[in-house]
Amino acid sequence: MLDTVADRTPARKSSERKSPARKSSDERRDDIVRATLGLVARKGFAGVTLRAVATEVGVVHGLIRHYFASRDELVAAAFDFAVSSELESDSALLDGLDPLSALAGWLAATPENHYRVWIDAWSEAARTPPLAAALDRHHRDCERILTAVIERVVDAGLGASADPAADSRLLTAVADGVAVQHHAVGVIGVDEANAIVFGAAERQLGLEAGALARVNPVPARGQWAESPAR
Amino acid sequence: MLDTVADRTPARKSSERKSPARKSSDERRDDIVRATLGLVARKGFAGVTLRAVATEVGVVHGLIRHYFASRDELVAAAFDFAVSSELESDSALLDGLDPLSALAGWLAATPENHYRVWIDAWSEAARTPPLAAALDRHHRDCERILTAVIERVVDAGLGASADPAADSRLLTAVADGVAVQHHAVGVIGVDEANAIVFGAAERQLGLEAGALARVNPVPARGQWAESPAR
DNA sequence: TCCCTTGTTGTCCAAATGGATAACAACGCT
DNA sequence: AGCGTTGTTATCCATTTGGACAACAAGGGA
Repeated sequence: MLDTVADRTPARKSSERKSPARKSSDERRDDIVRATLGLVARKGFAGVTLRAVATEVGVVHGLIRHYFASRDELVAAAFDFAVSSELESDSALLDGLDPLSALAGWLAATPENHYRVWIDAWSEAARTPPLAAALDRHHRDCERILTAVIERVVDAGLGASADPAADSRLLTAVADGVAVQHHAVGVIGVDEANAIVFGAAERQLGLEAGALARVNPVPARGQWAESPAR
Repeated sequence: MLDTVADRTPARKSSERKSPARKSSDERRDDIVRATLGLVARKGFAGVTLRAVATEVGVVHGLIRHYFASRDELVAAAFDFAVSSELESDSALLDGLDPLSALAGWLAATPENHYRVWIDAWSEAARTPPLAAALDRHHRDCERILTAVIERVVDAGLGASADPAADSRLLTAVADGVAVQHHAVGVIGVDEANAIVFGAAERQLGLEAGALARVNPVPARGQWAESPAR
């Protein structure tokens, strides 16, 4: 049991080295984050294992530790990246639309993968402090964006809101709750999910019934995590 | 490595046997389910380990396997027990109240522990089929109960609903979403959580503003999992 | 060209987990 | 009182996981 230390010396033959594939720090870091995100989307946070991520990237699990101090940090970074990029693209998308289309676009059902990540994050955040911090931050971002959209609707004279921020929180709650019923429980379909959220928004902002359902369908938001290989 | 089998024979001195504490099958099974539930409430489904459950019950982890074929089965049984007993007691409680109090009571924020279990279940169900089945079942139960409460409100002439079942789904979504914002994200407090849900219900059912917030406070629902010892 | 930085690998480890099994001891039945 | 049933313990095992570390090699700067 004591002499096993002597065996530690790696027996390496320089001839059988893998293809170097040495990448720049930033590039590799990006690979890792994306691979992690893919794993989260497909298997949930529980599926994020240093080895699983490493396999997906095509490196050894030790390398992950070279970039992220711990698994928790990696998970938080991946969630952060996911939501940041999603919010950024959504926000840009919404700016180019008329107020009602923007509202409908924001409230419409998200692609399958996305909400599963959120649901897993809600659960995991209770045990992963850095994830909880990221979650809090992004939830506030979401609320801010929706508040701005509501204000645009009000400013355009299309609807009314006594307290846009409060209405934003209500509609966010509806959207989240509907997403749970659709994605996690499966008791309602995507059409009914949208109908519920749109109906709540129309009622809350004093829009005429069906106003949101009638707007031009917004371009579908992309999927991350195109299940690379495997 | 081969002769280790010989060592397997347990060296036991009958003098140092623990206190027998032999319980009936049903009683012990109940202990295990309750302990599991406590663990889920305090540490999430991820915290449910055969050894952790065994420690809590005060037995050896092998015994758990004597009662439940696998960890997944245990988890599903615990969730099933939790929600069943909760729905049963809530349902009985609500029957004794006037319609508005019943509605307020159902919609009011749940004790901390309870919703954490639901949130974890939403996440874990994607990977645990028996849990997904239980989740679906109980979500429909909840919808049924809330629908009945809404119908009582309508029948009493206190409010209006074109489609009680649809309104039930909406309010369930609001309650779930608000619970997420309160329990998982922490961006709103319990008072605001209740205000949002009550407001949505009042608006949806045509009640006067504040009608639900004014009703007598319903008796708080109990906590399961009184963190036994530890 | 030498050398230092750093991306990368291979390997080892301790801990935890789900599961399996033999021995054992209460308990109920006849 | 004897005996089979079964609740219960004590181990053992294979596997997985996060982490640690020494060795190595591809660059890049002087």
